[in-house]
Amino acid sequence: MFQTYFIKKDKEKILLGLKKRNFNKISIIDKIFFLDEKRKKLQSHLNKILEKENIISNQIGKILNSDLKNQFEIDFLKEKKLYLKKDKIIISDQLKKIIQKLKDNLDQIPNIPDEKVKKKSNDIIFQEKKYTSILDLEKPLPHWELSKKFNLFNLSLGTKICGSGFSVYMGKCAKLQRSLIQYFLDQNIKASYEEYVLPYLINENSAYSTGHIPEKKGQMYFIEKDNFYLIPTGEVPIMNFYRDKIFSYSDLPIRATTYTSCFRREAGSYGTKVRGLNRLHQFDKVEIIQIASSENSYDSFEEMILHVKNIIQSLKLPFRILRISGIDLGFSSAITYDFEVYSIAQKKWLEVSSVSNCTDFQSNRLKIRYKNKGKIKLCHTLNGSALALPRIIAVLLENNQTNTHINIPKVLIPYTGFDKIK
RNA sequence: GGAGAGAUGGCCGAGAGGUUUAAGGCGCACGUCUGGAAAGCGUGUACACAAAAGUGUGUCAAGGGUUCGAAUCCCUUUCUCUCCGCCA
Repeated sequence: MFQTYFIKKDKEKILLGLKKRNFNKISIIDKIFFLDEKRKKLQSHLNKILEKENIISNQIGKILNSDLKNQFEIDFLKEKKLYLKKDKIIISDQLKKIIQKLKDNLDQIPNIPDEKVKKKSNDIIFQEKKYTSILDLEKPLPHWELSKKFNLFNLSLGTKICGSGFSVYMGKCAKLQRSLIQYFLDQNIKASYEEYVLPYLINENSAYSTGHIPEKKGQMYFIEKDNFYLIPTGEVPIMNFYRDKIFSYSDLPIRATTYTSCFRREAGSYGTKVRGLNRLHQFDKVEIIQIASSENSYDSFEEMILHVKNIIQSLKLPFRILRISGIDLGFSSAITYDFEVYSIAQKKWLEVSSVSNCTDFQSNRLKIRYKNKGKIKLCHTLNGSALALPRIIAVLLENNQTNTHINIPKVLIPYTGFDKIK
């Protein structure tokens, strides 16, 4: 959510940015200006009424404390206040309504895409061509076939326990997942991200603050009895951990990482997209975030991109990095780079990480700020996956298969304790 | 889940209807003193909204209420602590 003064200051820039997103409800901008003017007038009016009320109350106090308790004067003042009270109720009621309307309208405006972001094309900005032809098999098997062969995971068991889109990992595959989590966390910690273990359930306020309500409400599981949502990503609890904080400039950037399960309803998904481990209602992910000053957030962004790149490279997977177009850009993000690994068996690119700079859009709701030379400014927030588990597992299995076994990447062997799955 | 006690600034803590100002301390920042430092001493020290500014308004967990006037009284909710129950 933007602050109105920002929209006023940079109206042209904002209109241009919204165009990139195919955002058509431009009239909202003028509506916001209108409502804001009205809000200011009502606010001033109300303040004046309150001031008068305070003055009268204090006058009464003074009279009662003096030796001459003039009842006539007190009654006169009380009556004067009665009129003010009536006005106050009317004005504050109007003000409340205007503020709510203003907020409803502001909530609808997404973040403005960065200059580099194009309207329609997802530009490939990096491609790792190594490791794309390491298999000499004629017909490499997709991971769901490999699973049958090597007893790796079981989706129908997940369905039995819960429903479709939930999987059960077994034996060495379970350990492979745990090893990857440990490996990712270790890499993140080494890059000075502080690790946290956080709640998987969040309240309404948290979901709103990161922009998942109202924008993505339908994607989240909701527990009615206690008014909790299941986290769709670790970004939500970890960002809310910092909600309402004011950092000093020298504390920034903040780097944090967390491993969580993620829960997504994925309503409307179908077909090969959801085959095997490609898309699940519950999956595991290691998340990284940074909180930066407005001047340095793009350095943080570059740093995160490089970090994720290094991890994927260490697993020796073919991958590419895409700069996401305005139309595909998430609501809170100004710029997003997606990392996709290539599945040789599925002949498909699968997204395993998405690194975004949300600039000050998210921090305005989160009220994460910093103080520099006495001035308080909104921080910039950044988030990314390092990395999402199921698709990494799928591609690791597929790209490292032979006729008789699956090889484990070298960097993981200290974690798994075995070098192949037979 | 039951019973009781609480929630006050960055932190500790007083304030228990009324002198338009939330005391005092700690911490922090600046100044002063010093060869340099510590200790002193002095000054400052929340956030939001409105205004060109002096300033005004709101915020004592949150939301309502009583009152001319609420941090203070009443109601509801949330959270914390203690005891009991249940429990990995």
